Amino acid sequence: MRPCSHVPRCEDLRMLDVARLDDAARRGPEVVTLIEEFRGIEATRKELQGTLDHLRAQRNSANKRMAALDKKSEEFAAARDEMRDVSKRVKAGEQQLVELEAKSHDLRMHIPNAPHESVPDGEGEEENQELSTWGEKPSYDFAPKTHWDIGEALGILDFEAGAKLSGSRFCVLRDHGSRLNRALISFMLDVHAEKGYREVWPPALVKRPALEGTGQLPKFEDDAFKTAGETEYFLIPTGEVPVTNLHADEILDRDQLPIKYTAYTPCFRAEAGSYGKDTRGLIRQHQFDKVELVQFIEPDKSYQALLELRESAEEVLRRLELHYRVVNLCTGDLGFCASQTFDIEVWLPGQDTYREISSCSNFEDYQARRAKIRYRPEVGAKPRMVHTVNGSGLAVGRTIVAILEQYQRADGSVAIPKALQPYMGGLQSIDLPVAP
RNA sequence: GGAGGAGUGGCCGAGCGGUCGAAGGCAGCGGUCUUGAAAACCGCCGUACGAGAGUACCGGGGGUUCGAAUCCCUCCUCCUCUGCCA
Repeated sequence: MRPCSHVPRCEDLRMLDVARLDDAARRGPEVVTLIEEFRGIEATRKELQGTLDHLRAQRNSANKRMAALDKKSEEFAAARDEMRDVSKRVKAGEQQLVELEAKSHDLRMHIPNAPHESVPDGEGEEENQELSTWGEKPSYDFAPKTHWDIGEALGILDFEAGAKLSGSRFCVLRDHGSRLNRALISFMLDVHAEKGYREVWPPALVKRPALEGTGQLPKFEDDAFKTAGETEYFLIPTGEVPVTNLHADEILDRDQLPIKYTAYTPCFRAEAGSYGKDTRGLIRQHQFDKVELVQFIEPDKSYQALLELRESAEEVLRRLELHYRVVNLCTGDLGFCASQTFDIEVWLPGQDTYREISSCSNFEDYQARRAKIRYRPEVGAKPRMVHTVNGSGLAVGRTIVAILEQYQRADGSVAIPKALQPYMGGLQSIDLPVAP
């Protein structure tokens, strides 16, 4: 059966508003098949539920009558024998219902969110829509190098040490590199605090229901790291998981909204199925640091909130004076849970390309339904699902990559962005070590 | 890790195996009264599915029974004491 642990959130979950199922179908034929199958199961489930309710009603009223009877009377004995049979049928029906519910639940958990109407149709990233750019591509009077060449020469990125300790896709940051990582975390958190985000520091190990709540499970179990001990823990792939689930199973007051959090967390990704992709450098690591932004917001304000949240993420890049662009992901590139996603892509001259450094999404009520996060629109009113919006602000490792590549100089040194210097003890540039 | 104790509605807190969706209190909402407020009094006051009748839910799961908040098993969580330890 489904592992519900102690969290009472299984039976009555509604993964996706049934009214929006057809919108989800925009994602393609596999989804359409899922939806059809789901609707079939639901129909039989509802029918069974009806007959079962009748049986139970019959049992309940009989029991009420029996309570008043003399327990030794023949009438009582007759009723008991009759009810024995009804009870048996109830039990059988319940068992069947549990199976149907499990099936329905499982199907539903695999149906992705419905894309927002402004999301362009498309197969893959080629069809994403560029919305804006900020700054300009810096020009160099030399061939710009990749960050791994720069970082290794400066002695701040040690991939060999990372591999020795943990294998591929790990890196040791040294000296100014380590400090740069730490400085960026502080800097980013401070920027977001200015924008009204409350800082939290959540666990990096969570239980299964948390990942189901934000939608990483059950479909993407291969992407997650799991601990080997007796209790099942998952290493979080993003701060979104613990921070969003902070309010799982809660009914919030309207006055509390919007709730805005920023969190620094390490992130862990198995990167299954990405063999041979980004094998060099810091771009795709099994472990990396990220500062996350999360908002819980009333439904009619969530798209406004998405823009505002994206603005906060962009603010970090602007203060660091890093050239970037923003793209609107098409249906084919859109994540499983998202209704709309804006990727912020930073310019990497060493690789002559833009790379995602932040992904800002509106999940509408998709995560809220899974994690049961609701609010009361008015005192006394029925609870409604909130909307959740989140984004990276930013991925720290990739920010290091961007700084190394955009701020590199001909002599191999790298300037420190002005806004960051106070966080680096006034350091203005990272220079090549002098040969002894 | 060891030993005890506890988990009931937003909160506190009752609850002989049957008439308990669950007493009572607090908070909240509506009303009467009041120039206004307080007090007092009256009413309402969980969630989900269902057109409705109704059904389900007293930490989770399982069992006993015609019938379980109440009995049994198991898991989880929290508290107290104790051991080890960053």
